[in-house]
Amino acid sequence: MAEPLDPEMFDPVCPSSAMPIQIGDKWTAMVVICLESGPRRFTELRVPLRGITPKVLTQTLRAMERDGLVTRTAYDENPPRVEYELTDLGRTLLTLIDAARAWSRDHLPALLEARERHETTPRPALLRAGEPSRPGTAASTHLHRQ
Amino acid sequence: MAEPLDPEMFDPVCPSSAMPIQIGDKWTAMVVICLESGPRRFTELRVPLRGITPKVLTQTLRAMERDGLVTRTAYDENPPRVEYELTDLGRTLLTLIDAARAWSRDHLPALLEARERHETTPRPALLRAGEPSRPGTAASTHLHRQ
DNA sequence: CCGTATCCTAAGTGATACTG
DNA sequence: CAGTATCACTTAGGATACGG
Repeated sequence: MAEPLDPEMFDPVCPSSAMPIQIGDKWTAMVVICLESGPRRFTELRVPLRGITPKVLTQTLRAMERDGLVTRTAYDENPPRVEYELTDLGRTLLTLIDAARAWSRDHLPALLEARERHETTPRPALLRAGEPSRPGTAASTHLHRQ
Repeated sequence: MAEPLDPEMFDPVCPSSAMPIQIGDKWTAMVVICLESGPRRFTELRVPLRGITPKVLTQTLRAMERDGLVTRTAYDENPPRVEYELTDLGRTLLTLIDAARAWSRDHLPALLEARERHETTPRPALLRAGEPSRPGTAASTHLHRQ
């Protein structure tokens, strides 16, 4: 059918050769989207990220700052004011995130439908060799006999 | 500067409105890439995914099957043979993954450089109001005085 | 306002051994 | 070959309270 797979296809040190890890966590992509329209303050970011605790938001922003995705600017005022802004590097993530959102818009319904179909199906005949193969079902697991 | 952020910007139930979660885990994207060239057997997949344990590969494939991304076909032979193949839905992930890999190729070096610069910097003057602002450093945190 | 400090849970991942 | 069964471990994430 095809050649054998390359054993060194993926970098064992950095699997992000397949997907950049720094946007793989729960919040980073959403923070990038929130900063698309300009610099935002800490509390301002907490509004759309409903439920995020200050600790987790701080963690996320610190990691993004470390990776050169955002800058942090503290104004010496009272009460204090801090603004976060996308760097040029951080802004390059926007096209990638847009692509992901487009995928979700176009294909997530099909995925969720498949998931629901899978849950409602009692059992999809998982390699149980004594049973008939029931080729008419919508199960994603198939049995082939020689 | 900009309008206030929409508090309902993200779906609290499904944050994948920002990034589809099913490719956010460690292995799914790599499995999709491995299956791009055609159906593969369980052991065949373990080769490029160096270090993956059978338990984790099974978990990953079961979840992908549940979500309609792959099909599982068991042949009633001895020794047993099972093949996994991308569905049409799973194949749509390829363009998204390619975009992510292109981003990594183009921008990951800059990110890693920023990270290293951040580690070698002793301390980036974090809002410590008594100290001078040192505007010449490459730190991503800035201090502004009125 | 913008965080830190603790404590905690749940999930993802991994090592090892065993089975149809 | 293609898994399952345990056990252990790490970390992201969250709850709550407090501090400059």
